[in-house]
Amino acid sequence: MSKYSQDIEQALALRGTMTVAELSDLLGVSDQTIRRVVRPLQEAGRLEKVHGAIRSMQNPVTAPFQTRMAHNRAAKAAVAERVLDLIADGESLAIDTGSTCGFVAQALAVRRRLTVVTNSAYVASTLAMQPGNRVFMAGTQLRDHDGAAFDRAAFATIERMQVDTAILSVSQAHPARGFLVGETCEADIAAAMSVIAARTLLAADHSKFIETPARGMVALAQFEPAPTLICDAPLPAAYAALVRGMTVIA
Amino acid sequence: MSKYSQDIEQALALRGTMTVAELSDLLGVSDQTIRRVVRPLQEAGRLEKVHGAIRSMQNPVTAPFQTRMAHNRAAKAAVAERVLDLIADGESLAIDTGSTCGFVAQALAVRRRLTVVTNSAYVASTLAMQPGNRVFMAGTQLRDHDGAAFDRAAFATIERMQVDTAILSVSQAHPARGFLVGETCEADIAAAMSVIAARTLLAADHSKFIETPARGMVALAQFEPAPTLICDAPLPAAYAALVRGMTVIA
DNA sequence: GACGAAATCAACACAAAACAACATTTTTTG
DNA sequence: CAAAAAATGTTGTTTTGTGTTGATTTCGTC
Repeated sequence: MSKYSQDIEQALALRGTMTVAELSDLLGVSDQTIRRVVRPLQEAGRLEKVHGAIRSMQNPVTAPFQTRMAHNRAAKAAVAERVLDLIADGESLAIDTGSTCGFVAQALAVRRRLTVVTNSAYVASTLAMQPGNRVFMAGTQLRDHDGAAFDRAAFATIERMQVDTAILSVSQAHPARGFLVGETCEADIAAAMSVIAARTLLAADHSKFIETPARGMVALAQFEPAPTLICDAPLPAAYAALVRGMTVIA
Repeated sequence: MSKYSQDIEQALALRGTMTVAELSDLLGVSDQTIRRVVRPLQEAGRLEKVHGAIRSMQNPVTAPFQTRMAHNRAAKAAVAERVLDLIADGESLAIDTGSTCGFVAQALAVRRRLTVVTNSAYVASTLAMQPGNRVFMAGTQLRDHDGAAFDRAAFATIERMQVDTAILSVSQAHPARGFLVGETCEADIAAAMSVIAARTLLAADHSKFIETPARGMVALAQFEPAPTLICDAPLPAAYAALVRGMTVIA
């Protein structure tokens, strides 16, 4: 059991088969190390090795949400810890869906007596387990890849409430277009949550600040008052204008 | 149990793996101290240690429920496997709360195109992750220890649907009083799910069939038609009368 | 069946991590 | 307030893991 074995299994479960060279490149170690790590895994029957390729024996489909949770984990965990610092025991929160918010929910397990409204079944399930929390699941029909609801009942539940803080995630940031998410309904939920909250936190790790042109994404509406942006690294200079007026924690 | 152990577990649950150096840096103590704190945690099976890394044993995606599902794990998993055999791809299901149903939900991850209605946020979250499933979360306000909903919206959602199979869990079985659960609201949800289902499965591992007098528990209503009882071991003779007319799989 | 390219394996040198023993500090307790 | 106990840091040693080099095997092609 090496420290790389989990990464290797993860990567293989995703792509089915990979070469030793691809893996050594991915993990930044030599091919020899990959072979040494792979041998015991092969002997344990967890993966299959042929000349030129390593094949996963596991069921090849890992759910997309879990995949996203595993991707860029360190950065998201860092953001989640910074968010945690801003939340006190007893606060009321609105939390949207998105993998970063999944980490935030985990980190919030150390807080007590939280009141939470969320449209993500994962966030709801995570926080409801904590005795003393009050959790409201907004929505009925769940989207299949991440267990989030965007139906009318979701909006109705959110709009009935009033919270201290909304914690929202973004899929990408664009210097000119602002903060973007993949679907219109996600932007609508974000807006609804922001409206009922006294303050809004935007959680975005540094990987969201790449400057590739965003295609087919939806911009979040302007927030009022200006939100607090939480990142795990300093922002590129190109975003200075975008975050003018916002509090930035990085 | 050192004062650092909680911090260490917390940090690891979030990140998955960390090195000793990272932890000593995070907590501001020497690497040797980290090792000393980690050793008992490792022996208790809470962490895994390999050369160069410490790994959290609790799969962070499913950690919270797993701790409460740890009790009688093997038996519940065995029941879940038997339930799985009775469910085909494409079926529609109503699943109630309860730790046995948590295992059933995990087992059902291998099925495809399921339509599921449940009042457990954990079950909803687990099954919604599977692409191709349609999942409905019944209810809004979640109970704090298990993330299950019993409000009016929960009943309304369930009653609007029609499913092939209801999968219900029981807390205890009593030769005379029948199948029991802890709260009236749990019995009500069970009844509502049974009504909308063409057949009803009762999942109960052998530990539910102890003959201690049940105090302050609520009996489930009679099911029509007779349910199928799924257990992981043959039933004690005292229950022969109770299960007369039922299909029993053990 | 021989050839070349790519992949694998084996052995060595080196670096990083883990460990053990001792010194030091902090906390507890009478 | 002092002695004892516990916890932490430091140092040096041992163990483990890693990269490099070069030999060997496998695979596709002619």
